[in-house]
Amino acid sequence: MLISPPVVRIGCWNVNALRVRLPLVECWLKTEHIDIALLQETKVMDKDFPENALKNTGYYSAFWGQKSYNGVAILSRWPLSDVVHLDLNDTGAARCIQATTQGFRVCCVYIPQGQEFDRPAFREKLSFLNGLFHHIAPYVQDYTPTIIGGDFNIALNDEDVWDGDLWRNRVMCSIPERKRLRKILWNGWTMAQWRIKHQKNPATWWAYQHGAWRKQHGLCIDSFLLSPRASDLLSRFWVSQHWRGEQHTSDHAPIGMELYTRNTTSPTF
DNA sequence: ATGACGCCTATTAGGCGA
Repeated sequence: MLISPPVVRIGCWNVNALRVRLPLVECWLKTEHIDIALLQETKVMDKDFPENALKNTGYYSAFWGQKSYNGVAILSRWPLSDVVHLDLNDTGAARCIQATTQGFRVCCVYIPQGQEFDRPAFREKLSFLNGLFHHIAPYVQDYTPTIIGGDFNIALNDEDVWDGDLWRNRVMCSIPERKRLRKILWNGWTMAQWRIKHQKNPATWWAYQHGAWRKQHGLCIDSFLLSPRASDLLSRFWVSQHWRGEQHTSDHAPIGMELYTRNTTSPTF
C-alpha cells in the first residue's frame, strides 16, 4: 500500500516507437521519479503493448495503439479508472486516451502534425483541435484537477521556435492552428511552461535531420495544459532536454511537472 | 539536393513523421 506523497510527478514524452525505446523510457521513469507518464507515438498494437514489463517496473498502464503509426498510453503507479479512447476528429487514429488516477483526470494527446496546408492531414489537425476544445471544455469548471498533456505539434508563438522568422506561417506555426490552440487556452487552460516563463520556452523537439540537435535548432511543441484546479496545484515544470542527446533516442525530449496533492480552498463550483 | 534521420512494414525499397 502506497502512502500518498505531498506531490505527484507527471511526465510526458513522444517516444517515437515504445518497443525500441522501452529501455530508455524505463531509465527516464526511474531517474526522474515519474509517478504518472503520458506517452505518444507508441507505434504498437494493444496485443503487443509491453504491459507486463511496465507492471514489473511498477506502473499500471492504459493504452490505445494501432499498427505502425500513432498510439498513446498512460502509465501510473496507481490504478487507472474511467479509461476512454477518444477519436476527436473521426479518423479512427489512436491519438487520445484519458483516464483518472490518484484523483487526477489525465488526458494524453498526440495531435496530428498536419503534413502540408493543402493535404487532408492539415484539415484533420484543425478538426482534432476543434474536437479537443469541446471535449475538455466541461473540465474547466470541474473540481477534479485535469491535465491535458502531449505532443501538440504547434509552436504557439515565434519565441517557441529556434528561428521564428524562418518558421513563420509554416505547418506547426501557422495562424489557423495557433488560433485554435489559443482558443483552448482562453477557455481557461494554463500551459505548464508559464510556470517558468522564459523569453524563449525551452525546446522539446529537434528534427533527426540537418544536425538539428547539435545546432540546437528546436521547437517547443510538447506541453501540459492545466485546468484551473490543476493549475492551482502546479509546483514545478521542466524540460529534460538531455534525453534528446542519448544514443537511439526519440526526436522529442520529455517534459515533466510536479503537482501538490494537498487540497486547495474550494471556490463555489 | 525530389536529400538528410529513424522507425515502420516487409525484404531491401517505400511510407511517414515533423
